[in-house]
This record gives sequence, C-alpha cells and structure tokens, in this order.
Amino acid sequence: MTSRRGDGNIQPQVDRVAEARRVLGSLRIDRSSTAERVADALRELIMRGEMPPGMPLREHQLVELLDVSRNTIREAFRLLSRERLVVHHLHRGVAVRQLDEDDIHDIFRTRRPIELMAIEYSATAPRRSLLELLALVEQAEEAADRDDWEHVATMDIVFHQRLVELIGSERISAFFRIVHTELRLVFGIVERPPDLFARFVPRNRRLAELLLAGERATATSELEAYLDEGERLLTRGVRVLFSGSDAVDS
Amino acid sequence: MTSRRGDGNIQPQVDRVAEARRVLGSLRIDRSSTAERVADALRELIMRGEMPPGMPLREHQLVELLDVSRNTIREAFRLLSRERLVVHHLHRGVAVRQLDEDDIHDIFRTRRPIELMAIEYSATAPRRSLLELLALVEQAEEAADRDDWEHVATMDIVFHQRLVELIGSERISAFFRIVHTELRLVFGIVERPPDLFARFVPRNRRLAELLLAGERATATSELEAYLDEGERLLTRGVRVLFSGSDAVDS
DNA sequence: GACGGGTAGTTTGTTGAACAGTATGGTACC
DNA sequence: GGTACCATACTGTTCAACAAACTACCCGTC
Repeated sequence: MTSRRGDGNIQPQVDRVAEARRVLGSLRIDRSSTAERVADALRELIMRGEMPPGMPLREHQLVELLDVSRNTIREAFRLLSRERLVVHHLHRGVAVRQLDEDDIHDIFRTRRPIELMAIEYSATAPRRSLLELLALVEQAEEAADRDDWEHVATMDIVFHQRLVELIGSERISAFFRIVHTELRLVFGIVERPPDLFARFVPRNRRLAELLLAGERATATSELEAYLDEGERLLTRGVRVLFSGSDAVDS
Repeated sequence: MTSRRGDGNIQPQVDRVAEARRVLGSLRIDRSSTAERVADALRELIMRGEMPPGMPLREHQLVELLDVSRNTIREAFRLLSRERLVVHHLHRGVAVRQLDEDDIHDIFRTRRPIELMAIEYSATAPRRSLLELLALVEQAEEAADRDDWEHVATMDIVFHQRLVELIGSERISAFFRIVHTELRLVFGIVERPPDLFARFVPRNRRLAELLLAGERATATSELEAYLDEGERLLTRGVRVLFSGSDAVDS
C-alpha cells in the first residue's frame, strides 16, 4: 500500500485501480443465466399482478412465448418456487402462489416477534440507520401527496425491511425479503381502497421518531398497533375476495 | 355425514372409510420425483460429512454414479441450494457448502433474537409443549450416558427447534430448520472434543425447567449464556481448521 | 523469473426430440 | 349415481448435441 516510486509519481498503482473502477463502475455486464432472466420476467409479471394467483404456468405455453427450451423454463420454476412465488405439485406443474387467510395470519405471526426484537436492537444501531428510516417515511409522505400509492406501499415494505436489518443478521434479512415479497403478493390481490397504505405512513413516522428518541417501550406498542391494523385490513381484504375460488398450497 | 340406511347397518360408509384408513395407513407410497430422491441421497452424504466442504459436485460424475440423467442431477442441485447445502456459481457448477467464521457469527446472530423472543412466547404456550422440551433434554441425557454424542447433538438441535416453534409461526419454523441444518454442517466439520455437546445438555435442562417455572427473565440470561458459549466453541473449532483452505461462498 | 497470450481439454448452460407415467375430463355402461 | 374405460394434455425423465465459459498448461517475450 506504500508508494515505491519517486515523489513525482505518487501511488500510480492505486491510482490506476481507482481510475479503472471509476470508468468501469458504471457499465454492468449481464452475468446471468437464461433461466434467471426467465425467472426475472415471470417474477415481474407475478408481482405486478398480471398473472392471477392460482393460474397454472404451462411449460409448453412459456416455451413458445419466451422462446427458450423446456428445461430452462423448468429451471426458472425452481428459482421462483425458492422465493415462494409459485407452488409446485408433482405431475401437476406450477401455479402462481395463492395466499389465503391462514397465510396472512402466519406472515404477521412471523413479522411480529422479529420486528419487535428489531426494536430492541435499535438501541445499539448506529444513529445513521435510524435517520435513514425517517428518510424513508418522508419519501412515503411525498408519494402519498401525489397519490402514488404503489410507491407508498413499496416504501412501507422497505421501511420495515430496514427495521429488521437493524438486527444485523444477514440470514434474517434475506428471510424477511421473502416474507415481504409474499406480502407484496397479497397487496396485488387485495381489494383495496386507495388509502389503504396511507394509514400506515403516520404510524411509521411515529415509529421512526420514537426509535430516534430511544423510547423503545412506546415504539413497541406503536409497532404492535401497526401490525394488528395491517393484519386486520389485509385479512378483511382477502376475505371479500375468497367467494368461489379454491386455494393451492404447498 | 348421517346414516341413510336402516338401523341394523349403522354408518356403513364411515365404517368402510375408517377400515380402509386403518389398513392402508401403515403403507406409504413413494410420491417423490427422481430429482428429490437424488437430492435426498446427496443431502445424506453431505450431512454425514462424507463430502468435505468446498468439494465440487460434477454433473457427469454423478450421472454415472447414480445412473440418472444430467437434467435430473441439475434439478437436485437446485433443491439442495435452496437449503443452502451447496453453492452454485455460474459456469462453475456447485460445490458442497463451506461455512466460515463469518457464517457462524451470522448463524448465532440469527439464533439469538429469535430464540430470545421464543422465550417470551413461552408465556402463552401450552404446558404440554414445555414438558416436551424437558423430555428432549432427558433423551439427550440418556444419549450422553451411553456416549452417543451424535444423538446428543441431534437432541440439542431438536430442542432449540421446538423452542422456536413456540412462536407458532410456520415460516419462522421452516426458516430455522434451514439454519439448524447449516449448524449441523458446522458440527460435521469442526474439530470437536467428544464432550463438546455434553456442555450444552445441563444448560438446556435448566432452560426447560425455568420455562416451566415461568421464570423467563432468568431463562433469557441462561439462553444468552448458552448461545455465547456455543458460538465461542464453534468459532474456535473452525478456526483451528482453517489453516490453508479457501472459502467458497454466495 | 514474472507476465501476457495462445491453445487444448473439461465442465457447464441450453436446446430439441423423444417416451413413459400421471392427471383430467368425458362418455358409455350398469 | 356410480364405475369403468378411453382419449387427451401435461409433466417427469432421458439422451444427444453444441455453444460458451472456465481451467490449466505451454510458450515466447521482456
């Protein structure tokens, strides 16, 4: 790390590396397999709600549609089922994941203990992380002002993802990314009033402020209220939806 | 659900169903794909430590060894990578997962908040579940008496799995099964004195007894001591191991 | 001797075709 | 109404082939 040349030429090696990093940093080469890109495309469709839950994904159909081989499609299916976006039944193929009331209950039963514990961990988190939470809330508020509920929903999820990341466990964070993806699936399905997510924004603001103030006991009850309300609203949302459709699971 | 025949022939339908269930209940038909069975076989080998961490799994080699097609092997690889037993690198294939010191640290950073929260949830858990924890400890003690350290390790993991299941979240339970599998991977690698797991047994006993007594504050500190000791011992175990080998990740 | 370049061999990624086995829906029959 | 049979659609699995990427090795150059 020390310069081995004359004074007129300080750290040429490091300079060149830094230069290269600066120039090449922007360009990003696609290093993904076809199966991954197929999975990306399908993920996009599923998350946007273009493919209704329960809809079977036929291999042959996708082969013609995407112009890739059957094996590649099947590999993409495996990737998606790892994220629980589709379910796989032997000899019956895969279908878009369909969450029922029990799933929502379990999702919140998952969020509750972990997010509550994240509040405890906020005690030792760097102040910068807590300020970032507040910044996310402000982004959500701006989005709400211009009626961009899609973005409000995204910010809500990112907020709680960041909250969980305060724990500092890479595994828990990755696990929560999947749980939050499932939650997004529900968002896409649910019959929702446009202000569904608007109700969460002020709660998140209060939560962020309480964490910054170090008032974790109050933050805990605020979070519990948030989760209770969220579960209630979403459960009601899917309940009006499940009138004549059947569930697919595993 | 009601009998539609005469009185001499009460609920013949139900009787026949019950009879059939009794007779057929014992026999279990193999409803798994070839890929799953291949994955099972490989999982067994990996968990038993037969395949050292970092060892590359060549498709062609396994095709000849197991007499299945390459595609099926690849499908099995996907299943295993979902459980994080192998890692997959594009164009480089898969290799047996190799955990380093950071992984162990992260595993315990994962266990700590969730298991601590499980203690809180033990307050509302049925007494039967807590008694089952105690029964598991007794099994471990018996195994320790006959120097069956393999089984002691298993019982330790099952104990903590059951503890986490007190939370009642199917997703958290499934997540922890994977984390515990990773932990087993470490067990298989680590240079361990035979009494490594023996030290955990009395701790687990105390833990179970404290939970039954409802003394959760004390149980919390007991669990923290257990986790601190576990992390310390395992970290030391892998540290003596990593002298000249290289890590594979992602 | 370190470095870069070419080259051959190995391994993976992907395709396409084929066949067997399983689910599904319908129709005829009792 | 229930059962058996049949045709169809789709999945699970195998096999052969080729392109692309990685690895290792040799070789000449500085």
